Amino acid sequence: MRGVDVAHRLRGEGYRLTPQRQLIWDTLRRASRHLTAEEIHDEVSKIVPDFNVASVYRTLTLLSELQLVKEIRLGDGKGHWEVAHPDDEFHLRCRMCGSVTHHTGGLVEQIRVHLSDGHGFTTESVDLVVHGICADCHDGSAAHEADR
Amino acid sequence: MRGVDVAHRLRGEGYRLTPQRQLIWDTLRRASRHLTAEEIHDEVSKIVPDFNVASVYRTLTLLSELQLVKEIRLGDGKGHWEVAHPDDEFHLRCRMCGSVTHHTGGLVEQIRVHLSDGHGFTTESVDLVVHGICADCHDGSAAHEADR
DNA sequence: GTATATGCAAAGTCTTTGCATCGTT
DNA sequence: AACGATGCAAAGACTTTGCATATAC
Repeated sequence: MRGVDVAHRLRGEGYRLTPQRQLIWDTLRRASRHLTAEEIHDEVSKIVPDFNVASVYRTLTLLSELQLVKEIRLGDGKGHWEVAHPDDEFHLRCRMCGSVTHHTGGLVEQIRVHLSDGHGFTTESVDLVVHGICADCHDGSAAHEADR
Repeated sequence: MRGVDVAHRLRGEGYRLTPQRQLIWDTLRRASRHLTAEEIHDEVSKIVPDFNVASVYRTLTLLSELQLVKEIRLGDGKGHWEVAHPDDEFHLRCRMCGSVTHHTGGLVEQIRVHLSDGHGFTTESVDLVVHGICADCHDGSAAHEADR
């Protein structure tokens, strides 16, 4: 992570580094959230006026083939994108505030080992999104929707 | 699983049991795979000639609100549906043969506990799909890739 | 200079919705 | 008989694709 050199990765595979691609990458790197194609488009459009959504999709597809970015589905019907991170991270989504945070902690590795040892299943990737209520929304708000 | 009485569940909530709804339910109960809306439509159409996909979607939405069925996203852009099962099950998807199997084993419960204890996150639902190679495709020789 | 990327517009998928009619309760 | 459910068609939301032009190398 840290200093991934997109330019080098792209050119190394015979692709070109265009301003649009660089800007999409920069936008994802800077983002604190998981952006949709449209959000990326809006952001880059501030700099490239005629920027087109189709280019966002084409670039995201390319970058994901190079394993530089990753798409996650959060259950709202749209794709959300982030800079690729180690595979043993997953997402916690709070249904109150809508926040999506990363979580690491060996759980994914545990799954991997468990499946391999006991069931001969070789894990390639783990799509794990946990929906629930985050700590903040828990104590911060007695008056929210469900107390259960 | 067990004898869930759709008729009763529906009527109990003020909904009607129509032949279409019953057939959709039966189709899901009998299915060995996770069906798409279109597959359900095709199946029920054998019996109800003018059956419409819109009704499939409307019924699936209703049944999922009643927690009788559940949608899973397997990464192919379509929704796949199954009869609802205990929440601590998840799916293993083989990228060779395309099979999707259920897996139970306390892992989801572990996640739940881990997040609750250490991070104050209350889990409501866990979306977990593990992609990889199943045992069969592993030892059954490497020539499966072409099918699907 | 040449092949790749882009913008634009149109098409594709999957899913949802409006409305008149049908059918369960 | 009443009101929810269905069929049909059209619209929606998100994503992909064809093609002429622009541009990175």
